[in-house]
Amino acid sequence: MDMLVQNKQEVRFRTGETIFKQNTGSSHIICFRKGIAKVYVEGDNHKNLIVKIVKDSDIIVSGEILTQSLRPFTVTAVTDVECCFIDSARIVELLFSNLHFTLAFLEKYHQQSHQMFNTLVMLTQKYMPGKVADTLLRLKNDIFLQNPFYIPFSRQELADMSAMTKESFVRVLSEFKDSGLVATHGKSFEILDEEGLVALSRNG
Amino acid sequence: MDMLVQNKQEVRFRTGETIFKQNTGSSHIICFRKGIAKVYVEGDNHKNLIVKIVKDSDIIVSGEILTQSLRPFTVTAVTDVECCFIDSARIVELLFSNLHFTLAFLEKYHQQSHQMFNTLVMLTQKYMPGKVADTLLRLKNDIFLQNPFYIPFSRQELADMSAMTKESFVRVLSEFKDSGLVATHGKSFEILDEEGLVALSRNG
DNA sequence: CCTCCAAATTGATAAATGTCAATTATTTGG
DNA sequence: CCAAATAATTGACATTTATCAATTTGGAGG
Repeated sequence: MDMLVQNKQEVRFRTGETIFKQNTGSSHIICFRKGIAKVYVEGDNHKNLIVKIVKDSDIIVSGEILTQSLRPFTVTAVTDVECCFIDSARIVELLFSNLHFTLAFLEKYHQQSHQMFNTLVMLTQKYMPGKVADTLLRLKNDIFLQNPFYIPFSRQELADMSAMTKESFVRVLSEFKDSGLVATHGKSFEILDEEGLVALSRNG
Repeated sequence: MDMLVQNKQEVRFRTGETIFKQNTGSSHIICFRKGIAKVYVEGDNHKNLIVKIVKDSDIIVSGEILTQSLRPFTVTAVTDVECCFIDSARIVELLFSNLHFTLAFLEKYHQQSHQMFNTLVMLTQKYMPGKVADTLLRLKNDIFLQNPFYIPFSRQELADMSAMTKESFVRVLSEFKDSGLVATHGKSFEILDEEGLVALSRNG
């Protein structure tokens, strides 16, 4: 651990800055201290798919440390972000020397891919109301952890998390407001009927 | 390695048999010797999503070895299958004792999730012709490795790989045949214009 | 070789989603 | 505080995809 801390580089990014870019080689692991970032895939047709939201104490790990392959996603700061870059050579050293670290690393990596797996399966199997419900629940329960909550995301970004167009997202959101499931003003959201959203999410 | 081989259990499955079931605890890694199996997620609404095709020399690794969580997918034999079950306790022992093994394991795991990641992103970003083109190319280039090739899958299963209904899959396939992109009779497929399919896959 | 059953295909139609344009907030910079 | 730019919302419509029903094909078992 000491070794890690000694070799970290602290970096700050402002809202909108790219932390790193799809198809770039990566020699570092990124450890988030503060702020929110989005991990997304840039499609050919100007469609982005946000696969993960990162916040403090999250880590961007990918096996690329070992295999030298390119990262298949871009990471961009959604708010101002503070994070550490840790040289992957250090990680490899630790993998070689510290078994507890190796296991923790594997576990973290597994958690990440498991979560991404669930997200993406969800996105291929549900209709729009299910996807919107899911996105809203995830924001409340996994990211912001409070009920009236403020999101730094645009509607376009919410749509990119749900694999649909912003217009469709807004339309479904309006229906949810009419049905009394959620309330919003601007970027403040409040979940009014979590049961109802969960039910929608299950049915598709 | 000796340790692994000593502790393996050889198992055979017949076409259609379940190798293991979604939401089951798993204490073993499975190593495929012969035959083809499908890894899929069973949705609520009777919709299955095939996330991966497994063949000889593939391994079903998941981080569950360490974390005791449940596997989020089912694996079923598509042809007769021979495989080995390896106790995960052995894997953990090896992780502790053999660094080369640890790295190889991480790399394998990374390869797997990377591939699944690409598949699922593809499925959320393309229209039907792109998805069908992609599925056909993947079958030829990643699974069967020859050009006129025979697939043990039903049309329903091909559709489940492409996240669409069997009717839609068949319809798109018919168009491809009319355009001279592919030829099929029954379960034999031949890619006639790979360029054309690649182009379709890119455009969506 | 025939029969029966399941799979595959096709067609007609409905539902879901995306696109484009117009309008209404909302934010930003001076 | 205002103007201009940007984001959000709504509507009309086109496209894509799913659903349901009908028909055809192909294969297994007698």
